[in-house]
Amino acid sequence: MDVTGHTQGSGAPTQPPRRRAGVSIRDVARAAGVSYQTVSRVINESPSVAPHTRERVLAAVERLGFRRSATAHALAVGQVRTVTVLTGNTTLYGYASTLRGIEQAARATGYAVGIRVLEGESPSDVRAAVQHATDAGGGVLVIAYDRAGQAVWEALPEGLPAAAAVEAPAEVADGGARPRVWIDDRAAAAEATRYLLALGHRTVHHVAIPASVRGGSSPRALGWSQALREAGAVVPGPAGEGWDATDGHRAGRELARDPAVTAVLCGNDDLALGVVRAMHEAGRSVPASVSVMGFDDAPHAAFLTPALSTVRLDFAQLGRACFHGLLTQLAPDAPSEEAPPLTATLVRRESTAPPPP
Amino acid sequence: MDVTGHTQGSGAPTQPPRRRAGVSIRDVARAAGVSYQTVSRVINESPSVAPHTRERVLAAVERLGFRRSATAHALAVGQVRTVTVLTGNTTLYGYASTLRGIEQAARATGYAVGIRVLEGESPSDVRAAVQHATDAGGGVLVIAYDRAGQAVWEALPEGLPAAAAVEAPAEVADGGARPRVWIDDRAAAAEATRYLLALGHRTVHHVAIPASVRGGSSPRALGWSQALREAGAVVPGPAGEGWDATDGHRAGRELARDPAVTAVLCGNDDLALGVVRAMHEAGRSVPASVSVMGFDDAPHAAFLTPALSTVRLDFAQLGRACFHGLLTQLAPDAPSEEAPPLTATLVRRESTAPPPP
DNA sequence: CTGAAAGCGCTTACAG
DNA sequence: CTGAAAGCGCTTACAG
Repeated sequence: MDVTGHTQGSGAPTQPPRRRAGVSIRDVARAAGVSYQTVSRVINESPSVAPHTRERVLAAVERLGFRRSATAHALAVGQVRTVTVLTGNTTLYGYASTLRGIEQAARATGYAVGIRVLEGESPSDVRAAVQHATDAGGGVLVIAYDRAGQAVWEALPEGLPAAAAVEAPAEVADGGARPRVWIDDRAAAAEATRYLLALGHRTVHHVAIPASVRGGSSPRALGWSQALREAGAVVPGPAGEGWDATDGHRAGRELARDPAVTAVLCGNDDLALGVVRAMHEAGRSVPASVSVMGFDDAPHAAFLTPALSTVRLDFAQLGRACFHGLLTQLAPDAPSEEAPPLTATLVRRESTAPPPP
Repeated sequence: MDVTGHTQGSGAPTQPPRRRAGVSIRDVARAAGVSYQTVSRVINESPSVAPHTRERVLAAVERLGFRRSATAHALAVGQVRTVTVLTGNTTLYGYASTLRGIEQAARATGYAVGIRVLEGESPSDVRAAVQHATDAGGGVLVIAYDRAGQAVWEALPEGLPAAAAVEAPAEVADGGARPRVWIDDRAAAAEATRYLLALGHRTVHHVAIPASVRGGSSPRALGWSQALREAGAVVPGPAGEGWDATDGHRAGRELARDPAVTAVLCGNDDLALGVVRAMHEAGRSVPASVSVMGFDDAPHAAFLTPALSTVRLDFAQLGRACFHGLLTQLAPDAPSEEAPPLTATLVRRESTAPPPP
């Protein structure tokens, strides 16, 4: 079947208006019988305007449907109420949820949000992204869960208001000039690993998400190996890495071959989905023969069969916190939100169980 | 387990620069020994500039690191190279993919993209969204897959350059003033229904996504019932509706009770996920006892067990087409893309089979 | 409390 | 080919 779609309209292209049809501050002034400066005062809620005058102006504003030009305002004050988010991805669960949190917080605060996805991590890609963000004029938010994000975060020019959602704090303190927010993935992964160990598994294998620093390991992988070491269990070699179910499936195929593998902790739920599928194809049942655990608690995790045990992360909250980190720079006197703690919660469902006898 | 997260930085809030630190057109002019108008010509690639002059200016631009202020430019020309997308959701597969397509196309064309999610469909919500979009200054793109989207699409003021990705063309021709793009969901759903019927099912049940028009049916539901009618099969009553797995699960629980139900076509893959899960819980195996089919072919569909039969829709392409529909209004002389056809493809996997004997 | 002036950084006719 | 002037729509001191 191949059903084709459609495009309609644009028959008579609406004339691209050279000038905004809008009514300006001067039109309002004329209508209200005052100078346009007074109009400016009124719309900026200056206290020094006679009540009577204010009302006349407001009435004119209403009647004429005046809307202040955001760009003229921005040019005059030298700042725009905009944040632009730089991210390597918009559809993976963690990224999409963080973005959602940012957008929510921004909207609630009256900020517009721009979005730009990163093409890669090459110097020219990074330069283009930084330039775009700078051009936009407002603050910058980077979702730095991967190398591309990390690269632009580091390349941001000094003085540019910015904040980031990161995988983990940099190993080396970087002066802490700019706000960064994160969830303690590492501790969460260690906890998940301990949970699996407590179930009776001799060790736990790990399919990782790529690290955001070249040559490093993801904090989740770090927490996993650390927990293993602390428990005196052997730390298996890497079992593949990636972001999506296809990557998980590939890793799972390898893992399925080794009967010694009885538990695998995945760097995210999509990876886990692929691993579970591979196990199924190899005739190894989950959790009877192998336990598989995810990370993130994406919306579908609870509905899989077996329902996926995982670690729930509140990315939307992380996104909101990130926005507020930026807001303190953009508007130092804005009421700063009391940030709720960013928590990670172990969710036990059906995909994990004691190892086969 | 409750691992808390962190916020760091912002110790010494970088002084919010009242004025852009940047170098202006006049700085460049001074450095190059020309008037600033000439600089303007050079950066706008005006043909009437002496080669020698151009080079001097370009050198100064380079040396000083000049970047033209987007907002000043916008104010002067009365237009910004920005599109803002209005959408009711950013995380559901269809929406997120459409958004991705839009962003890609916009980035490739040098347009910035703003995003604003719709709070609801009440008059005040609609007004706020429209106002925001208007304020932004550029063109508007609405993802009108739901009622909120449809409502703002209809509320857009005349003269505002806009385009939409819709579920289906309006029943009534609306003059076709503005470009709209869509995939023929209805035909695709009919095809899927016929496929199920051809497998031997006496009829097919349907768990729908909400219609984008009040009191109407989604095109997918329309295609389904039409195919049933044409085949002379009975058209079952509604089996619930919604967007996500939770909704699908609820509908699936009802459906599972009725032994006459042997095939269910879902309005999207998340719904199907929930239905499959409900069937599993009720002890009805898929596809031996019931066939269930999704819609969209989201990334996880292929990795479920059983792998989900579905209809693949190219939302990213739809998003790109939508952007180009807007572009023809924003920049009438831009090279208009040859739009590849928007196709829907039936994907047969493991969740569908002939009915039990 | 309110007006007149200057400026934000750029573009667009208009002269020359 | 290049400069001087005016303007985009608003804000910000400065007078009064």
